Amino acid sequence: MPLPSRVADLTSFDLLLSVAELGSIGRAAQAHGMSQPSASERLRTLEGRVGVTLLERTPHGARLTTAGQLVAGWAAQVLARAADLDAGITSLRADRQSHLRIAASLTVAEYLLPAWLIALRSTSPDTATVLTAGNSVHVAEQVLADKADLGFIESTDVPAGLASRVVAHDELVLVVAPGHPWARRRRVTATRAAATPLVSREPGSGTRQAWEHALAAAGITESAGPLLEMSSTTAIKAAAIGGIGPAVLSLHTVAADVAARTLVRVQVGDVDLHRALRAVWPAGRAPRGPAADLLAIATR
Amino acid sequence: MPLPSRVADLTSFDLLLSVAELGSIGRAAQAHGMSQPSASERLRTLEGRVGVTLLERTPHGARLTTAGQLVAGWAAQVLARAADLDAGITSLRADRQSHLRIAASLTVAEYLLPAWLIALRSTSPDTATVLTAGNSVHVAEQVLADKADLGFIESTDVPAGLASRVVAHDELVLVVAPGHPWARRRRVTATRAAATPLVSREPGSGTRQAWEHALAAAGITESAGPLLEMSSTTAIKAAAIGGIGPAVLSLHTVAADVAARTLVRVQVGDVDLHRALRAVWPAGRAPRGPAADLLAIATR
DNA sequence: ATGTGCACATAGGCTGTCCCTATGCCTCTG
DNA sequence: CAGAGGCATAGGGACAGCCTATGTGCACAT
Repeated sequence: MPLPSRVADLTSFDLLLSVAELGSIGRAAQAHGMSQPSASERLRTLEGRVGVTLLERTPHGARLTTAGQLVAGWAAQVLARAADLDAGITSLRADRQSHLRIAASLTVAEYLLPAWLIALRSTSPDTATVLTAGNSVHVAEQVLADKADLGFIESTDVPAGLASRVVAHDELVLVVAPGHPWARRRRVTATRAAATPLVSREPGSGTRQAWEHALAAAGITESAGPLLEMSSTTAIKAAAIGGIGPAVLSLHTVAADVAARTLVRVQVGDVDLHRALRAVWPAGRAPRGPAADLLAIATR
Repeated sequence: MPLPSRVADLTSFDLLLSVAELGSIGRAAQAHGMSQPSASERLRTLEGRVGVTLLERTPHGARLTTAGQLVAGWAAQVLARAADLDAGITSLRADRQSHLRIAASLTVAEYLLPAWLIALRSTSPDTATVLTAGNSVHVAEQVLADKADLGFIESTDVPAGLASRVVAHDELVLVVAPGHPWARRRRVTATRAAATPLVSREPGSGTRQAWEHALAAAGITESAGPLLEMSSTTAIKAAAIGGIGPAVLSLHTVAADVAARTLVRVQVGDVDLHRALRAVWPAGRAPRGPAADLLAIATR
């Protein structure tokens, strides 16, 4: 999907949410550090783009119409994910002193960490965090070398010298475009899946290793080479959606596409594609301070 | 939260995703209908805002760095919700001929319909839809009067003259700010909850009716008046987060806040707060055409 | 009744952002 | 060695967005 369109500017939607909260355009403007006329005009043009009246304006304030409540609800979802993105970005910048250094695999960092970071900020607002992403081996090295206070990995084995706790689970899924022959049957044998060239990540990646590992555990040693190797999950998804071929990806990655029917999930018979996501720290040295807080948040 | 900040402009992130998919800044620019220098500059300023190098530029194209993959992953989540918002907005505008008229309660319209609409678009792209939101009684009227082809309601009883199918479930939850006394125990008796003034919707709302209905079903007839009545879910959430008092809301509404620890869920003993969400249509007249497609999508 | 306060709308002017065309530099390939 | 493909830089122009000042309407208090 190359282009979204009228939803690109989140500021106006955020302003709409503030109006809903505060009950008046003027107060919402104040909360956003802008003048009342600016807010008024912004909301007016927003209504123009949406094509529906969102606010009921009275001399005593402004309230959402029914359509406005719908739009506000949808916008709140977008803004919540934007807050995740912002939290993630904050933890990526290394420009301030770090009190909490996190090393995480891509899957954990993408799907779980942002919410944890927001939760951590609500318990201890002043904790600056630095996030480093890498594969599981890299994470283990960082933790062992005391370059990270807490690590998150997705390997089945816990590297030597580390203690761990399972914090979540992940699952690899095989997906195809809706037009693909496998999309109708929704099931293939492991042997057949292994014999079919896939769109896949590069050899070193955790996802690819996990796939090969799972096939090996099911007794399948022969497997076809990749149909196409790409370095980013996004590119692989786009290739699969475009019908280039089947792909294996993390369930989290494709959940939205499966729900929207742009990709179809295909069961792979008799192969265990689950894997645990674990927090790790140096054996015998339990996390303290903010690292302990984060661990508590991650384990619910 | 009045202000998000550096994530307000989704265009740049969308552009980043396109670079990941297409492997080059120039092609991404083309996909977005802009010139290559514009895209180049946009991405450069994006990197400036993020504070981290996101792209590895080579004379053969551009690839995401590790940090870039993380940011792209988070951004994809935001854009997926933005696509939901856009789909919802499209269905709200009544400016084109409608082939499929939907009437839905707010809860269904907010949390389930956008994904269904996107799925519907992938199966039958040319179906124009019109969405009307209202309470369950209103939805029933629309369907019975043949002003809507398909309705979605959240009441426990199916109105006379309508056939129905359960498509999902909802749950009311009691939430308080983390500093509230109930936040520690995480459980209150139904009697106590009923005796406590709550931040709540206006009397006619489905959520408020469902709450009172559930208390009555548990044998509790006495209940305190509301602490504060507000017309929008957003305002109620803000009041609860601000510590004004406990609030009762749909689980979907507060899931993100509970995950982020800005609100704490409190169990209410011995009260059944579940309710089914149902698709409805005129009895004896099964949905056909796009309405049947949508029903199939909604029921998985 | 009438004045005052609060809220939203309109007008006019300015600043800044964003985009486009043209051009240059680099690397790989034939 | 030349050409193609890719990204960066320079300069100029258009439009969007914001601010201050002012106008209008309603409710409540005096």
